[in-house]
Amino acid sequence: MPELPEVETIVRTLAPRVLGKRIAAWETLQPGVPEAGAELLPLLRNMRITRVFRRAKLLLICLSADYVKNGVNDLILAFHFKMTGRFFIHPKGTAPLKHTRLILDMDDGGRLFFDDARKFGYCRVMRPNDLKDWPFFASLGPEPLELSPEELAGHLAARFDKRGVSVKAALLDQTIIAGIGNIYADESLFAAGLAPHRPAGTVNGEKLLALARAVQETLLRSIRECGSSIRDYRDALGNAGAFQNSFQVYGRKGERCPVCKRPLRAARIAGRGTVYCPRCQQ
DNA sequence: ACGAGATCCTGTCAGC
DNA sequence: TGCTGACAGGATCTCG
Repeated sequence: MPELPEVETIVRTLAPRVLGKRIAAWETLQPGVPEAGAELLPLLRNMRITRVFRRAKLLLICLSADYVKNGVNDLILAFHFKMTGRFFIHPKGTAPLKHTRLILDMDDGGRLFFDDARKFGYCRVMRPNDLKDWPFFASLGPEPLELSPEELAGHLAARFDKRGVSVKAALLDQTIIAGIGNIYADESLFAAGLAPHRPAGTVNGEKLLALARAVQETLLRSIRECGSSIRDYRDALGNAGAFQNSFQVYGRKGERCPVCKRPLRAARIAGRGTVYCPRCQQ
């Protein structure tokens, strides 16, 4: 399930392979793809990929035309991978896979596949102004790695204040902080020694700073290890990540806490499977 | 206004 | 062996 570190890894493996390339052709293989901007797809032909970047869990690809066509000079492709979305670079001539939803052919013959078995993911074709007007994009909270620990703690303090919702639900709320999903919420809460069901509004002071540091360190460590591969995730070149080998609690229900050796407990919090240590996390 | 729960989807796995 | 049901979860929607 690509979260911030996984999407970041896809960007890092994708960018050097596609920057400067032109789109030679495009092909959609399922209805509803893209979910927005289908009428802009024909304009992609001959556009050059000028930038590949990440915002929250979104992969964004910027393209520019050599001249204005139909009043459009620049387009942005936005991909959200949700649970099982993938983004691959395949060699020339590769046939669509079972779950391929969109193919972009580049002028060097490389084929970009957007695959998604569970169909939760989506892509959108947008003009630059469409991106700004997209409510989901506009509502996203700050990037956790673009703030200092103190700034992040201060931001969380303001957003957690008087909130009765669990601290885990607050971490998953993309309008509070962008890019965290179930894996990194559980791992960060364990690292910070915070119980996931604790009301967000009761977390403050040193605990909040510890949480900010835990979020940043967990995300950075995962990025260094090219993300977590549970079952579906791969980077743009098909490689698995390694951070799943460093999980302290996620997916380890019933196993022993790495710190106090007592059994880890599972619960359903914020509608998500949650694993934590009832002794180490208060 | 806020929070909880249902919903979308399909591959995988446990249990019988 | 083959079937059934539970489960995975990001974001959105509905309901209380």
